[in-house]
Formats: sequence, C-alpha cells, structure tokens
Amino acid sequence: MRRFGLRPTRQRVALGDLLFAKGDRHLTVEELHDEAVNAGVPISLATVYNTLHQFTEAGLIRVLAVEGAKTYFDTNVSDHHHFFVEGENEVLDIPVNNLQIGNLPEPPEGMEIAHVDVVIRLRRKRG
Amino acid sequence: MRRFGLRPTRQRVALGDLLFAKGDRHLTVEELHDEAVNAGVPISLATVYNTLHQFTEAGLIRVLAVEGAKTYFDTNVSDHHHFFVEGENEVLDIPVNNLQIGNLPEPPEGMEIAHVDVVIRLRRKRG
DNA sequence: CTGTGTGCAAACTCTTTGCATAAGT
DNA sequence: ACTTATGCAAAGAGTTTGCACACAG
Repeated sequence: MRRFGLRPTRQRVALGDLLFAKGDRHLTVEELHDEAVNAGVPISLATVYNTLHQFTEAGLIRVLAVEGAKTYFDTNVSDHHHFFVEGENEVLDIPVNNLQIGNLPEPPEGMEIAHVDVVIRLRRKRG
Repeated sequence: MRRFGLRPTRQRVALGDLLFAKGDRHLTVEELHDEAVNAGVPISLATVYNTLHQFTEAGLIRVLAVEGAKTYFDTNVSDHHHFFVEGENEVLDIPVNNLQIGNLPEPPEGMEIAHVDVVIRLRRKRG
C-alpha cells in the first residue's frame, strides 16, 4: 500500500481487503460502501469514491466500459472480457482464453492502444 | 418514420435529418441539441432525450458502451467497433473488416448474445 | 506535532418526469 | 376535435468538492 504512495488508513485497508479477498469482482461504489458498512467499517460514500479512484490511478483496479448510469470497478486488471446482461445491469467475466481477437487495427497517428475491452451484451431468451 | 409508429413532427424530422445526413456519427444528446438549435430548429433538451430513446427502440440508432458520464448515440447500427480516446471522450469508428473476433464464448443458460461491442481505448503517446 | 485523509453536506452534471400548451391527423 | 408530442421547470440519480475534525507517522 505504501508502495503506491497511499497512506494505509483504516478505511483504505478495509476497502482493499474487501476488494481483493474474494477473487475477481465487479462492483459499483454503492455496493462496496454497503459491504464495508455491513462489515462494521465506518466509511462515507465520498471516501469510497476517493479511494477507488486512487486505486484506479495506482493500477490496482480498472473502470469497466459498460454504459449506464453507474460506474463499475473491476478488481481484475489483466486482459479479460465481460458479459453484460441488458436490463439487469449485471456484469460477468468471460472465461479466459475463450475469446480470440485478431487483426487489431492501427491506432491513429500519435496514439497507442491502452486497452482492448470486449463487452458481449446478453439478453434473456424469451421462452 | 410512420413505419415505426412515430408521428413525424417537426422536431423528430429535424433530428432525423441531422443524424443521418452526414454518414456515421457519434453524438451526445447535448451535441445534437446544439446542432438542432444552430440549424434554427427550436427544440428542448428533454425532447432530444425522448426522441433519441424512441429512435433507439425503433432500432435506428444505438447507444455506445463507453464509460463516462455522458451517453453516446451511434447512427451506425451495423456491426462495427470503436476507438475511444481516454481523457478526451472522443469516439472514432474502427475501419470495418480490420478486426476479427473468434471463438465467441457460449452465453450462460437462458441467455443469448444481443451484440458484441469492442472498444479499443487509446491514449496519446507522450513524446 | 504536522500533514494527509475522512466525513458531511452541499454543489454539480446528466437524465427523467409531470403537466399545461401546442402541433399533427 | 381528438390524440400525441413538446417545453419548461422541477425532481432524481450518481458523483464530486470544500472545509472542519480526526488519525497516521
């Protein structure tokens, strides 16, 4: 934690624990805030926002590119992709190595590729 | 327009003209509103929102899956993908046929794939 | 002790909604 | 005329910010 220039306060450590204890997770700020409060850690929404942004800048987590009101954070920073269930705002990991992407286009002049996000949007079959 | 159960009002026709006159476009609600007003079409923001959602339901346009505060609408409904310039909130089309996706994963039970979105996030090279 | 982080509440941005007025058929 | 869309302003949701107090080093 110190490694990233962040002072390990009670709240930051608690959020870190919650985030990384259970493997890969996709969370909104509100979900994480609820979890922390339920775990008996007093913390404000604003601090969750601040902390998640600091973690993002430090490269510990990522912001997911799904449209919709809320921002999703992903604790898995490695290259992998997502299902997104329409209408339910649910995010699922796509099992790794299943998806192949070929022939990446050249980025425009002066740009480089930061990340490739694939989102497979799902809808519930009507039966 | 009538074909989609939409009454062709002055505002809706004007928005349709703006959207589809210039080929593929990626627009926020505010940009389109500004364009309409500049074109001398009196229209309110709320109507632009309403109309774009109606167009989306009718399948005329799509919502883009880019994270960030604003919603982007895309006038190109066919399968194609996007560059997204970080920090500048700019969306660019990826030239078609450049990108290949293979080995799509099976969707979970009871789900079907609605759409595959690929977003290649770009950052400006620092020189 | 000193400096940074936290919490609260208020501010902000984007989007949606309710209701009276206006426009389309 | 009758129905549906529009415009306005206010409400709503999610996120950010400013400032006093508290905690880590």
